[in-house]
Amino acid sequence: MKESKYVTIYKEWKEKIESGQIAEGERLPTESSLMESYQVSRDTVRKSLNLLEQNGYIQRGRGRASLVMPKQRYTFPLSEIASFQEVNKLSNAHAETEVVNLDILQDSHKIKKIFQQSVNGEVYELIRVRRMKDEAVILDKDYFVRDVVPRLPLNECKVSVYRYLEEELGLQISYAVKEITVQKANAEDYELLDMGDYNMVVVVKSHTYLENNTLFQCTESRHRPDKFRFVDLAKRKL
Amino acid sequence: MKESKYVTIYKEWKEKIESGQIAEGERLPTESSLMESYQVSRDTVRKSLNLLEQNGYIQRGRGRASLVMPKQRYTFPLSEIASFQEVNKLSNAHAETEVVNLDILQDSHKIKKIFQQSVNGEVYELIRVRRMKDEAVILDKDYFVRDVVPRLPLNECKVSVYRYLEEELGLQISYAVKEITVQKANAEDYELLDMGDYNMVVVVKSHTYLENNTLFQCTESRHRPDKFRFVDLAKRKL
DNA sequence: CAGTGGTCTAGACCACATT
DNA sequence: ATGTGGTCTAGACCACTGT
Repeated sequence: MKESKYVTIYKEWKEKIESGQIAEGERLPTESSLMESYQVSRDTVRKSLNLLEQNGYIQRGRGRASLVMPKQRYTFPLSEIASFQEVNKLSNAHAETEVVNLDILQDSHKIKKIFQQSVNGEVYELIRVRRMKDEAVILDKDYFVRDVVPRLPLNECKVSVYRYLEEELGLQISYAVKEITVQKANAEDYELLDMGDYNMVVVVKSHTYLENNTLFQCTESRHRPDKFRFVDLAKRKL
Repeated sequence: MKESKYVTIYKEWKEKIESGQIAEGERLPTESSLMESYQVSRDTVRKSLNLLEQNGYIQRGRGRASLVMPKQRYTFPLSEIASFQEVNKLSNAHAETEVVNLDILQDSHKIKKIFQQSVNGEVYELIRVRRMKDEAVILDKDYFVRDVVPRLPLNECKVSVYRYLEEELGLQISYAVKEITVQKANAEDYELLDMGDYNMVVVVKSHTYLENNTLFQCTESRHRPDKFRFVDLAKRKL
């Protein structure tokens, strides 16, 4: 499946903006000049600009060329489906991952409780601890449906599970529903994390769905409060 | 300025989905039948469907009609620019608002510190406490640039400031940048909120911008941890 | 005023889902 | 095989921005 023209154009300008080739506050070329340079129709150009706008890179308006937004406004560590590796890259913080446990769960009652809905077959349980500067600050508990992920090599868990799922298994991840709450730390948190003085954790629960709308993963990510930060760009809803 | 056709169609179907006239898991009419019933071009129909998809109401895919998503996935209490009143309505919880203080700040140094950037002129400072079931659980500190909001009637603060800004002043709110962190509670939190056993608060800081890209408001919303919940729909980024 | 983006139309081809 | 949505094109009119 070839990449669409408008995605190509989008990526090109996204890159230019991210790399700072176009300073914030600068204007993009007009739609007509973009049509000219790429030899495409206006609709195609506008689709690219739509993507740039939706992802917070530019702001558009009648009668004026698109404006490049300040960088801060499009670096969302968590509002997209981002794995720890990606967040890590953005924050420049050296971090390490330790696999605590990799197991297979068969008790359908227990599985249903974790996923908060019934799931066919077995699931992998992957528990990992994330370390920053030698402090254990994040506890990740991932659960994968084995009907979709039949094998989960241990060495892939140490790097990026998402990379393995998308590139090796060819899974098309579509969207995830995430919920953030703050809870009292439990025994497991105290055992596996360096909690220091803190007695609470930030809990990010997420359910991840494929293109064909099937639930295939859920995650519970428990953060020490000082190591948690979420940035979001909220647009006025129609 | 008349409302566009595609926005009208979008709102109509959004309403149908929210009210449950179309059950989750059901399919929408096909694009061609929508063109037929509204007597519009395909592009117009597709713009409406784009909006529905972006806001998490439907899921689309090649070769099949759009699918209505489960309700849970589009009730985001905080991922849009939602005022307390709107969130309140969704959560069915009876809540009250008490205005603690309404003041005008003139010290440009102090203002700059609050906004984290320089701002022209004076700003309103509005401090409110939100009560649920007679417990003070949220502390809201709003700051409005007086160049944009010259007057801020006290009685409007008790209801919805956003309603006043949009309907009375005709301001076009465009987007907001929000940041969520968890911090130790300070003296003010203990004084104004019923903190109970808790010693931390969830801090939501947001900067709100108008259509013309000017910063006109910033807010610091401090929540007791048990009364904080954030739900988000994350799409795979291109 | 000219230029720009916002909306709308009509028609075309393709890839994929369903049957 | 048919129908569906995904992409692309070409042309049109209007509302707003900037000068």
